[in-house]
Amino acid sequence: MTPDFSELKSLYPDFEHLPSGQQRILASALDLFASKGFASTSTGSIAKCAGVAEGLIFKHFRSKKELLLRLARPLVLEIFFPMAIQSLQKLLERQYTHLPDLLETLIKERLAFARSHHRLLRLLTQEACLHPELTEAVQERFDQLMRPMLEKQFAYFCRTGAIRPMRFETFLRLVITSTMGLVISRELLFPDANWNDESEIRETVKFLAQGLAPETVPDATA
Amino acid sequence: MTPDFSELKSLYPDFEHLPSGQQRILASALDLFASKGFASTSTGSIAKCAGVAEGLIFKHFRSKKELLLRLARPLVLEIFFPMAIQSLQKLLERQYTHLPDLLETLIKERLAFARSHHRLLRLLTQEACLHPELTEAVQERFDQLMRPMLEKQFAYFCRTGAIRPMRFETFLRLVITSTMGLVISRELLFPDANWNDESEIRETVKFLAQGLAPETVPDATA
Amino acid sequence: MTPDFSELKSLYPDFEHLPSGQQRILASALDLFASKGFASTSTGSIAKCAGVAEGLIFKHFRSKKELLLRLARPLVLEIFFPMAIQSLQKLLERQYTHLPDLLETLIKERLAFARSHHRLLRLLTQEACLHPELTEAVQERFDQLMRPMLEKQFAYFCRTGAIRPMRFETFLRLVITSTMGLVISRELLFPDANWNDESEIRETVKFLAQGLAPETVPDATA
Amino acid sequence: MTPDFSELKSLYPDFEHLPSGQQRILASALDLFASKGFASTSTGSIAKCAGVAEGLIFKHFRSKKELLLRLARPLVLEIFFPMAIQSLQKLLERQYTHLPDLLETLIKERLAFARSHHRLLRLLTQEACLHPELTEAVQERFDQLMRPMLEKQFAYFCRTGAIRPMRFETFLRLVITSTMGLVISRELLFPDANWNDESEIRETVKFLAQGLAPETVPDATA
DNA sequence: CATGAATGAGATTTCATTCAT
DNA sequence: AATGAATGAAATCTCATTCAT
Repeated sequence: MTPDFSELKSLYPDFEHLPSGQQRILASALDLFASKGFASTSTGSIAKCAGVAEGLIFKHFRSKKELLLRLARPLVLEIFFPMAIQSLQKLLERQYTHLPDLLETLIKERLAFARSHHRLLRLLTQEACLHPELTEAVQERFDQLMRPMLEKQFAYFCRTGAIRPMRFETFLRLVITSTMGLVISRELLFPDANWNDESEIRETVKFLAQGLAPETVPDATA
Repeated sequence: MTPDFSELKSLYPDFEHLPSGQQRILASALDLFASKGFASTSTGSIAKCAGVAEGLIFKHFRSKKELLLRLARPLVLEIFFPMAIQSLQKLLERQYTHLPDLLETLIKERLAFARSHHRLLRLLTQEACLHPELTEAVQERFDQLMRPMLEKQFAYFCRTGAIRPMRFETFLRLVITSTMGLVISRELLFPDANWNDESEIRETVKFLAQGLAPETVPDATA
Repeated sequence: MTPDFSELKSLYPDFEHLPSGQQRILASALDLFASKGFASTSTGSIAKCAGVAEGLIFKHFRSKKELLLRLARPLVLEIFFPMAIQSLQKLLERQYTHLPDLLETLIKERLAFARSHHRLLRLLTQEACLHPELTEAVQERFDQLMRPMLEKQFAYFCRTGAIRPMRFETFLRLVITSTMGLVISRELLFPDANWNDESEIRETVKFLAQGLAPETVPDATA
Repeated sequence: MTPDFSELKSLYPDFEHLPSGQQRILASALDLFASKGFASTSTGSIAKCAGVAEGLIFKHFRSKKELLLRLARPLVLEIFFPMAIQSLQKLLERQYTHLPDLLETLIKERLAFARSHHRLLRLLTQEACLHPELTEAVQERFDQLMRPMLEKQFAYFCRTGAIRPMRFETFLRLVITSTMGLVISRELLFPDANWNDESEIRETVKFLAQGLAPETVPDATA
């Protein structure tokens, strides 16, 4: 019933300067939206969980939907994305010469990010397709900011022969799928299984690197 | 507004013997739950879409939640799963000697299945984590029915050297992740992009086969 | 959930010749009306308890209200009352010379009657004031049939000096009140207390006889 | 349609400090529950009678049933009972030496109380057995608070010879029965008959006093 | 006689939102 | 900034009743 502020403190730069009611409302909403879904969370339950009057929600946010957007969209666009980009940029600025290094850094970073933004991730995976406003700017930004960097890396590794010729979109799909597959299995689906993270990451990196590599293996069955 | 019966007819063995009101309700509910989500679909809209009195819903299903469960759980447990198993069994009965053959059959079958049960798939991906009752028996059945078959194949390909030594769970995760990654991208996320299915399947099979293979490639970066 | 037929068998002369569905409906309705009240008993629950289709109720009874009336009014007017009158008539035909004898017979008869028609009594005490139709003919019949008999007895005992001068209505009220007070305490309010019936009846008779007697007692406090 | 606040104002100590909507809801509910019974009173009709939105009922009371309990239970336990006790205490503190005085005071007090709490009385007699929660604490409180006082008086009058030897429970039953018999006849069953209250009270007191007295009367039939 | 699908009105309850304080 | 009473629309669910079989 008492909300958890940690996630928001780390995401909103000036979260601590917001009036305390608003802080509590945002934190409670994140909690409840993530665990029960947006549509099955009532403003009443948010208020109760936040320990404020229900009316206060509508002083700060014009509607429940706006609360969702003001809660999640900045996180997605301003915070989630930039952070991802920042770290990726560092990652991708130096041209990796060894593909597995790139992959490992990528996976570890995503996994760490997901771990500290558990509820936000859950919220997004659940609500993204029902509320396209949440993510509508993502594609565009992705195309502007990340795609060029990734394309450059992709081109480089194609040239070096680390990646066999394929469409860039296919490459993206395979990398994202495998990365998110690990993240989601680890953090959302089976967080309580006993994972050997080091080993899983190593295997996934190897899997990706080999999977993307040219068919140097004469016959995979042999 | 008029619901689509095709999916249910193919999934429920005796769907056509149900009273017509119940048929219409089930079909409408599948439509609406899949497109707008369970929580944002009102029983009123289901009734209107089905062309029946709202009360009839509660004659046949004690509550909205029970409608969801009676709609989706049998599909998941009795139909979806057995069908998957049937085709997989045929697939896995003959011991494949060539891993890519196995993978290709697997992926094609899953993709075809997803294509013909679009709305059910959507419903499940959206509601599974909010209503654990929907899937709670899946794990158990999977362990009983599919795991042994897959383990046998896994062991075989390990012995032949097509798969490098790894935990069976890791193998499962990588295969499922890549397969479902393709399925979900293709059917749910970007159904309208212009896909070259043949090519994507071929690439994914190659990706998986190589990714799982032993490290015959001395150094993937060269 | 299986209804109890005993009460109705003893009250309806041809109950056993009714179609079995109707029997079961009447018995279930008596059960449920008595235990939960008319308004909070749904026709659905009656049907379930009776093990018949809900529609059958409306084949036999035009409405739920009619079921109540057809169930209870004959019991009140044709059965309850005549039986009461019959036994009272026997009781009152012979002019009692000893007031306590009259009172004792009266009380015992009422108590026995209440005991074998527990649920009917409960039903009537609960629904009488909300459904005046149930009892509207009672007053009239009482005035026609019983009042004269009782008035004769009252007049007699007034003359003999067993009853002090008072209004006949007051006499009635005191007798009925004390009699029903015992019946209701015994059968409805505290049926599970350990009663010594013989002794309670004796005390009540004495109480009534003395209470109605002339003020031969100079001062009750002494 | 406009509810009557008088009864509640006199029963709830801080009734006037409740928000006006709640006041109106309570008063309307008392009115309607008493006249039509709990089950046949809809929350819609309560709201209309109170002149408030139906939803407000559920802001203040979680359910219709809770409205009943919050309306009636405190009245029964905190108000009705204490008031009864207060007046009885005054009544019983001075040890009566003349039994009829005690009885007369008792009856008059009860009758006055019933007269000013007409609707509450009606509500209780109708709903008590369908909602045991309403009265479940009464027995206990009675045993704690009133029984000792009454036992003392009973013992006293047994000693003085005003009451003949009998079980205390029997005494209680006879007194309560006769008192409530008058109250209920007067206020609930035949409020419109033309009563001579003075005379009825006098007769009832005499009836009780004589009825409880020892068998000084050699033979009640003469 | 009996069934059970279907209805439609209405009951209870929820909920986002407004407003006076 | 915050409260809490109040609203009104809509959601879920109940129920007496009808009707075709």
